[in-house]
Amino acid sequence: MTEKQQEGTIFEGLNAPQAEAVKCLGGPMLIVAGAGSGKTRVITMRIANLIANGVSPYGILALTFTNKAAREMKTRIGSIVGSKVASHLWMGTFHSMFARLLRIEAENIGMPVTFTIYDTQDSQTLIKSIIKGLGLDDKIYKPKTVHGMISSAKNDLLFPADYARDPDIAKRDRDQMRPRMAEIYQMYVNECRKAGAMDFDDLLIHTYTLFRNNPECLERYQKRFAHILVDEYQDTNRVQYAIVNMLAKANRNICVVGDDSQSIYSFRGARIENILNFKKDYPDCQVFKLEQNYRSTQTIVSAANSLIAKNINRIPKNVFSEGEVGEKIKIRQTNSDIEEAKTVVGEISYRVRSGENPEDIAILYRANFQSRVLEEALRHEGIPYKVYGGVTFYQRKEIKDVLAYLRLTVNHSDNESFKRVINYPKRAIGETSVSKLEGYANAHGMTLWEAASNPLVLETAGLKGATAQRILDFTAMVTEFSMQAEKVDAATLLKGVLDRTKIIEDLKTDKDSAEGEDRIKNVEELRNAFVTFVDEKVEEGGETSLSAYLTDIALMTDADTGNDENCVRLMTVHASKGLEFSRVFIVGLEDGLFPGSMSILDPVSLEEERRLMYVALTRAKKSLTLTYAKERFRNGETTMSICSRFLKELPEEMCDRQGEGRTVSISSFGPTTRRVINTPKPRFVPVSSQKVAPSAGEGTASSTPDGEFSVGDVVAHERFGDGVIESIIVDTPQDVKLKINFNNFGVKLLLLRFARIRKK
DNA sequence: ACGTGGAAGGTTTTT
DNA sequence: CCTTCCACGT
Repeated sequence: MTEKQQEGTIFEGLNAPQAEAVKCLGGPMLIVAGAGSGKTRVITMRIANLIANGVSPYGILALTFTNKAAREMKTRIGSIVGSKVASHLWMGTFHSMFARLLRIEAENIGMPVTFTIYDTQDSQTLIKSIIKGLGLDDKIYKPKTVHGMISSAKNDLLFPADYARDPDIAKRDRDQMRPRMAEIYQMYVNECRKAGAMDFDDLLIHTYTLFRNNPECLERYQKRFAHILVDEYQDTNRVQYAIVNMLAKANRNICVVGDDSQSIYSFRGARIENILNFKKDYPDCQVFKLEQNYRSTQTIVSAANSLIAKNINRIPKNVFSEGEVGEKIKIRQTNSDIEEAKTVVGEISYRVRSGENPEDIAILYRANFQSRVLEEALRHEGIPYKVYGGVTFYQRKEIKDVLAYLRLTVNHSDNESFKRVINYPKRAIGETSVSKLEGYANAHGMTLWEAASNPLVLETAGLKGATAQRILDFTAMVTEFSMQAEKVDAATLLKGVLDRTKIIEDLKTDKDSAEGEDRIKNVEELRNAFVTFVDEKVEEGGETSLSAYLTDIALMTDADTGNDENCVRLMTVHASKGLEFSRVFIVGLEDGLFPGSMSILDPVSLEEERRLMYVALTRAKKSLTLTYAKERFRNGETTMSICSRFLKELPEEMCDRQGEGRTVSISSFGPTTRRVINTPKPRFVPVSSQKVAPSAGEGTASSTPDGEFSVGDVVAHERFGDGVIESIIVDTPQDVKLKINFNNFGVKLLLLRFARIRKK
């Protein structure tokens, strides 16, 4: 392709602000990209343009939100500049790009090149054993909570020493009855290092410390990455921010792209401030605003706009669509989650039968557990579907077991993998033996492997005779795997491991159950994946080492696996970020679910929920259907709920509301129609007066309408402990808030109908 | 050492 | 509802 032709391809069909952004070859840039504004196109074309202007692809670091997005963009860039050239780009998620970098620089951070990546489950098991080792109660030090706290500390660049030193944190931990958090954090970090392992957060933390402690190394990468692009900048956290800005410091060719209205990851440390303050960080930056939405109908865009307008903290922008007005947004009430599923699937079935592609349809929900009823309904109707998220393929027990062998093969220090497979399949090395081994190893600063592979150590640890021999046989076997790994490719090695360990045979013992059958199939599928991996890598000359593949696997999400098949897509709203579908169904729009009950209390997280809703709405190109159920089955019990406050924030004239509390058919599609019998009053008032002021009509009272609680009462809350009711605020009789001053948690505003409190 | 059954406990969102 | 934990029997 000649340069002229390239130019033509690159700028063809771009609107003015898009073209401006693509044309810009350097300096700090902020691209504020509204939903559906062709952001991906701008990024890909800008990179193509940089290359066309002589920038080496080696010198471009592009950080995206998913690996799949990166792969697609790379392909598109490749089609312009040539796939060989594009293959040299460093383009992928923060986690995978820095995992790659850390493998190269492993020596400089004192980690083995074959370091293991611990997933959430590995981290939590490790934390659990630390807690047990300290003799602490894991009901108070819940591994999940502790891990969450460590993770947020890391994302906030709080190292164990900082953590231990911080008086506010110490106070918080003491108040939460967890005074030894700092100690656990430190031990966890030590254990990971000893095991040659990194958790997800460490991939960022170690990159940060590498650059901070090693100016020579930082300088090398500053020189190398002449251009840095960060997509979804609104969802970067402190470490990511720090790394990007360190790298960009020398050249200042930093281009960040994002939309503050779509910041939805604060629970994992994302700071919307990063994008809001970019102009302060780089006062000379150029700002590009992409405001024309090419994805959705005018109705969808304006409905989403009026929803997000309820948020206060925003970069002002005017997203608009010049597409057709389109159909109204359908809002449907159903009696139960099952009926909701039938309604949605009924319409999908109708659409598919009239020739629409299942893959153009998505069902979005707030939480993964909601997929079950939908799956059942879809299966019942015989509609092909694919669920994204939840337990992914690589998290399945049987897969993790097999992978643990491989992880241990490349990294003998990986204690979590060691414990996972030392007695799997059963080889008569029981719990007592393992804890003897572990006790000895911990006391002497050894890894489990070091202890297990040395006959003398086994003897001193009190492991003798047949048991000791079985342990030695195990380490000898894995050592053989390691030697094989030097000679053969990953797929062949895997086959050897499966044969030798007899894992498949073991799985066959409970083949009778459908589940057992699935497990065997999954392992077979894993083998296929390895074969494909080897073929692909050999073809494109990529990194074929087993540890590189294990890294890929560890950082793989569901979105990255199989984009194939013509299926209806089911996923959480979080997982839908960056995607688009002709028809979108959003289910479970109930207060307490979406927005979630955790967020209702607090205005800041409520704004994030609203952004999440905004993301959900703006996934749709042509049609949107929003549903809620009056009762829902959850954790073995049925709960009643009212419709989401977000539904009230959508402009009346853009909505088609049927069956909301009236005696009409709920669904206009298919045979699933049922009747609402005698529903008492609409819980939800579909009038335009709803548009504003959620707090209209607010008043205080001395006691709750039902008379159960009064101001001054001492109450006990499940989570917050004891407190005193300071005031009672009555919006409507269904909407009563209690202002409670808790002894240990301060003043909280709780909704009466959700608050789990009792009088003392 | 290991399988079993019953009880208890847990629920957002993800790299 | 589903997973995990513990006590008990073999």
